[in-house]
Amino acid sequence: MVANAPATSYERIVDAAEECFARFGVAKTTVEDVALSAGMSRATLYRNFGGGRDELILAVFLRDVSRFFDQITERLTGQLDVPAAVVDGIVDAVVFIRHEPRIAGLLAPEVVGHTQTVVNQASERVLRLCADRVRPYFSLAQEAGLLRPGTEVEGAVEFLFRIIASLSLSPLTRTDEETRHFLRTYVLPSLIA
Amino acid sequence: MVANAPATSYERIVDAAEECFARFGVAKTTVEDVALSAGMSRATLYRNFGGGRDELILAVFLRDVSRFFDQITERLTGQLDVPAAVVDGIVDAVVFIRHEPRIAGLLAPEVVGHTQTVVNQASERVLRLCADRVRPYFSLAQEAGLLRPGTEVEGAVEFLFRIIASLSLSPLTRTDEETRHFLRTYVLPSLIA
DNA sequence: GAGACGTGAGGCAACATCTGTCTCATGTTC
DNA sequence: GAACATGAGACAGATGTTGCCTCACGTCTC
Repeated sequence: MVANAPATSYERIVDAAEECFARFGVAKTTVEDVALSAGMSRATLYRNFGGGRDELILAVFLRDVSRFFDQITERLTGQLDVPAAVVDGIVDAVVFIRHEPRIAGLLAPEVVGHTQTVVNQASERVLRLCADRVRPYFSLAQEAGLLRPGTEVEGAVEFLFRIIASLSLSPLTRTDEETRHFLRTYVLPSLIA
Repeated sequence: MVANAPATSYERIVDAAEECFARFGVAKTTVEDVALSAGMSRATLYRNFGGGRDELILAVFLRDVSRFFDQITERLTGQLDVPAAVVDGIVDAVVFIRHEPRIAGLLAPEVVGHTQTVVNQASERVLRLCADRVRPYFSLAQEAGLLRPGTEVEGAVEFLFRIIASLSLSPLTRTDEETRHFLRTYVLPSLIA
């Protein structure tokens, strides 16, 4: 990602970390676990993967987010109704997070304690990734005059990120339709012209 | 089991420990995890359950062994052919252990490191439990003159325990029939008249 | 109310584990 | 041989865990 190492080693390490997080949970996974699972020594892991444990957590998180964008991009291709696309995207994100306990674990503070800090401390990087993925579509909609004047990708992404995180972790379990109504009523007006 | 506490608390704690071992693995389970899972504080767990962590591991292990005896007792009821019953019992035990990774984890040294010591240090207690469960049937067979003179429950159980542990952990994967042949040829003669 | 009781919170010292970084010996690959 | 990647292992410092303790709080019974 950041030219951290040859792609092969890097991928292997992130795969191993993902596997360990799924098996032991983030809180119980040690760097040694990941190294063993990647078939290398701890020393080699640190050499090939600067940043250590926190970076490991973040890398898995970011890759999962990236996967979500691959998925949603495919699903929303051809959707010309921008408000509908936004609503669908948010609902999909919530469903995605709910179905991937790994991500939920990385977002929920009470579950893993310290870990929330890791993702929070790097929230700029998370947002940057999201903004980069959203930007092309955002620009198109903007040029078509579909967005409220003054909105920018970074701000819009942060806004949506907070909504999504809140909806994912909130104990208020609504039906998808109720969520959509909530989104159309309270979220869309800030974004759509 | 050893009048450690009122049965309700004791059971609840052992249940919680079993659940944690299944979820995190023995090595990654802390006393706090077990306490939380049992819905009590760590202090209360220690009060209701003398012996601490090691005793917790052992209790889960012993209860699993006990469950196996319940199962095998039911399965072998009415089996009058003693050699066949012994062979069936051993094969069942091996299958049982292979299907309950919890037990295998408690026996295999390389998997859990320290834990093996726990079960090993208390091997007399494990053997005593097994001997107590086997004794009635052993006595019947002995009175019927079916056993080799000089054999005793404790020794026989230890012998079988070692065979079972070895078969369970050994990388030599045989078919059940090959195992049976091995048992009939090399194990039964020491026990049966 | 007074006392007995079980509990959770939290302190505590001893110990174990984990992290991140080192160095060194041993292969591999040119 | 030289450059390189790797594993083993040492290391200090941080963090977590264990087993025990005391204390305050609530809930019973008398």
